[in-house]
Amino acid sequence: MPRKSWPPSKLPMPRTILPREFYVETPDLVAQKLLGKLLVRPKEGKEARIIEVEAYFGQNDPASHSAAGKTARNAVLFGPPGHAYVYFIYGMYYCLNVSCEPDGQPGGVLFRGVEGASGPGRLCKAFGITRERDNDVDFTSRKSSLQILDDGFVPDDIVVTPRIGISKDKDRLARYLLPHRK
DNA sequence: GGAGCGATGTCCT
DNA sequence: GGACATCGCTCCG
Repeated sequence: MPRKSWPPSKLPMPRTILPREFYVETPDLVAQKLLGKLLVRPKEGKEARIIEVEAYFGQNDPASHSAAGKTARNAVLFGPPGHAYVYFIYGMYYCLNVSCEPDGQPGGVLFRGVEGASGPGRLCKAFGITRERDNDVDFTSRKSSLQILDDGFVPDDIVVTPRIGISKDKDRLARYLLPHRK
């Protein structure tokens, strides 16, 4: 019988900003670790739990924006880990990622959903995220306008499926989500 | 409820 | 010029 993940006890757990080291790993590992963490806009009092993500690898991943090499648009993916990569898509939506892997190596995780906003475009709309405002923001800084916090939540289960909306490498299992709560 | 499709800007071949 | 890591609106059953 599965138990509720939180609270495991009555004791509150301090909220901490995820450090740079959290992101110095392959995108699939970072993606899974991000599930259950909190996406926060501190100044605007917006926050929501991350419930759906996708991993995009730097190499050997034709579906990734970094597959064709570094350009002005995707430069953040090649930079230091823990930074926001925001791109504009389909003429009307933004999508939010976080860079992974050591500085110089491409790779990232796409945020596909938080509680209350399902879908990468709607997530960005809910948080007011745009490329102009938020591209290259450092998620790990106390001063940043976007942060990712750990409040101690630990998921019971992680569901793995192929990624959504791509045309290449459709079968790769790189989408991770938390099962719907009862 | 599910398939189909138009909107619409930017990037890269 | 075509593709695109999307969404919401039609239409059809």
